[in-house]
Amino acid sequence: MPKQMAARKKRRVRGSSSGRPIMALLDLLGRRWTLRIVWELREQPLSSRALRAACDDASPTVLQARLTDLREADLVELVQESGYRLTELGRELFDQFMPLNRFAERWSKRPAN
Amino acid sequence: MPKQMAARKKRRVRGSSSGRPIMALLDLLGRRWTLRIVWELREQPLSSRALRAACDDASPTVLQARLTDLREADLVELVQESGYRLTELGRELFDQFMPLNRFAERWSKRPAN
DNA sequence: CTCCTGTGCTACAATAAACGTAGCACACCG
DNA sequence: CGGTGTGCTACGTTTATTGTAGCACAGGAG
Repeated sequence: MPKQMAARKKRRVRGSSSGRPIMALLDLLGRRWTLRIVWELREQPLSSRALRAACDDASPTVLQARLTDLREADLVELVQESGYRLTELGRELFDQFMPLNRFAERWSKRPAN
Repeated sequence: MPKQMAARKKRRVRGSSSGRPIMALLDLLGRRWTLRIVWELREQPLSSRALRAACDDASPTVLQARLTDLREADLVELVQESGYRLTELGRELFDQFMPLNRFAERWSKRPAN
């Protein structure tokens, strides 16, 4: 058993013990690349390398770590002959973020700063 | 000028040069504690120390950094005699996340894993 | 069979970010 | 004056992320 796996296994989602699921979710989504991955998988499944390319060639180390997190959270799944894709639950989550796109447009056009 | 400030000044939001505002926004929200801060400010303004308490006593170093980020993004503002609070833009952002609470409840009740 | 390509995934050293503790300067109020 | 609260920073340690390289495996072509 690789030691990296053992280390990850012991890691819990922060706030998961607080009884406030929103905290656990915010912590998961607050890890780097997590939101981005969900975003990039919105249209079609992507292979691990295609996903990496979509994410500005982020380090495969983090991507694999995040994919593991997301798979354990049942938001992403790995399908043979197809690659990584959002689960039904993951798609529901993404649907919450859809409006974020339009918000981002307005936000980027805010006057000066 | 403190060197920490100089370092922060040079920092850009990742993806902000890609012409895709959503990337910049996802990057900003993907930094640790950012989503949590927005969440904790949803009801009323909080002083810097009250906010820290609300965020499980996170290190003031990161919180200040995030507050600076959020203030530069016009999502949070510091008001005299009142503390940190969401701007109008920040509130719009939060409104996108409201449904996330209900989603988090369902998500936490998913069968095994 | 061998060679080539693509997959998911990992090792490992280097860098950057986050943490924890302590403390500053300032303001207010007794 | 002393006490308390504010926003905010220094700094040494720990943790997370990065970048480069590479593994084992599974097809397909020659």
